[in-house]
Amino acid sequence: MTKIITWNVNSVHTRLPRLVALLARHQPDLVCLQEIKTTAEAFPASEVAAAGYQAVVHGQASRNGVAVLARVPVTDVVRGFAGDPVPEQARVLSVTADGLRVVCVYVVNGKEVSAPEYELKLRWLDAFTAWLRESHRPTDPLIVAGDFNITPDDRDVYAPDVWRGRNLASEPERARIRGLLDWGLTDLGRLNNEGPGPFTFWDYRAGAFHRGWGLRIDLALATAPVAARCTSVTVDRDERKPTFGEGKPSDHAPLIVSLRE
DNA sequence: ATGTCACTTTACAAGTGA
Repeated sequence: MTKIITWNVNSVHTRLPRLVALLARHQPDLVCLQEIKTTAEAFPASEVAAAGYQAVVHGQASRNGVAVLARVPVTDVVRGFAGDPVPEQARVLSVTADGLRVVCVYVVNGKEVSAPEYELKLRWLDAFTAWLRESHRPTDPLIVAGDFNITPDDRDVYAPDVWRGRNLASEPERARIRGLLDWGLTDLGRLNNEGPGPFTFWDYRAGAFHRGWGLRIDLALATAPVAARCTSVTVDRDERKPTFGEGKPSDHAPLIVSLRE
């Protein structure tokens, strides 16, 4: 297992041509997808299989939904997590591949700090962290990858002064990320990269991409044995360009993690 | 910050969530 990609596709149906092209372009061993916005029954499994990948899906109609695509054998599939305050929302999917435990995650967005959704986001993060700590060990080979909907610190925001205290950049959210790191996870995107960025998300509105208004909210967090194997972490920024490939882009770009054998 | 996108409904526009 040498290459893992995480990508919030914002509808796997709409993004299918670009997803198939991504698989051909990067030849990843495993892909974590978020916001597939469909059920397991409706997932385009045959198209993905034609590209050489098995699809493991934790789906939900219309909203949320996560999936793992793998060209290597996958075992011990777990959908969701014990203690989830909103188990009807499909946000977490865990698999084991080539001795590595992979947790694909789509964190609650939170909307804005004054919203009830923000309180849910913090509660959800606490429950997720508690489950992770109870069910895993920091000495195990583990990677938690996905859309965290949190910028870990000011280096992850194009305009920290504008964003300070707001949803995606507020201190309580960032404290939850630090909680995961304190337990024993390393932010692979910050290995040998002091930033700013690289950003992984640009809002569709206001021409954010062309103005450089990006955020780093898609993360790969890993335990020490995995971090020691990490050789590179890159963002496929081209994938966010409206003129790149077939169809429209997602508002997120894929994050590509390479590991030594 | 807001020049969009994808989804749904009782659908040919408007609301929701991101």
